Amino acid sequence: MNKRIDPEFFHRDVLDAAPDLVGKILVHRLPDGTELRERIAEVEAYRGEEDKGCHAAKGRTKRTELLYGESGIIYVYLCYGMHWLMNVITGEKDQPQGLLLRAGVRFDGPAKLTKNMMIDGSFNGVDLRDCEEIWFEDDGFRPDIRTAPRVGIDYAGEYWKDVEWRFIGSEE
DNA sequence: TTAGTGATATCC
DNA sequence: GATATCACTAAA
Repeated sequence: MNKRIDPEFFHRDVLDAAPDLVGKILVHRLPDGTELRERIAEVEAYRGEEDKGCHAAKGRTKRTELLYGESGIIYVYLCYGMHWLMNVITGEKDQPQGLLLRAGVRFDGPAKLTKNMMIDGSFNGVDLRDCEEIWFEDDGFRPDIRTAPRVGIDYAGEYWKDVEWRFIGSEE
C-alpha cells in the first residue's frame, strides 16, 4: 500500500531531503479523476544565496520569493520560454532552498517530466499541505543513490559547477 | 551544433 | 522601453 508523504518530509535541509525523494512517486490527479504517476529518478538540490546555480543567488526578487518561503511549496518556472520546470521548496522559512525534479524513470529531462505530468505555471506556489491535486507517495522502493555534478550551470563557477548535488536513483 | 521561445532582470 | 540572459529540447 502506497503511503502519501507528509509535507513535513520537506521540512529539513535540502541535502537531506534530496536523496530521500529519489525513488518516490509523484502523483497528479487531473480534474477528470485520472491519476498520473511517475517515479522520481533524478533530482538536483539548490541551496542558498551563496549557491551560484540557485535562482536566489542574485537576491530575493518577485520570481524567487517562493524559494524563501516555507517547505512543501511547489515552485514552477518557465525556462527558455517553453519549458516548465518543477521544484519543491525545502528547509526553513527564509532559507532559499529547493529541489528540482529533473527526471522520472520514463523521462530523461525536467521539461519532459512536467509536460508528461501535465504540470504548468498554474502550480506555482501550490502548497502540498493543502492540495488535493498533487502529492508524493512512498511505495517502499529504496533505490541506490548515486551523485553527480549538476548540469546546465557552467556559469556558476568552479566550485558550484562541480559540487555533486544531483541525486540519481538506480533502476528498479 | 543550432534555433526556437518568452519571462525576468538589468540597463539605459 | 530595450536587450541580454537562461537550471532546455528537438532537429539536423
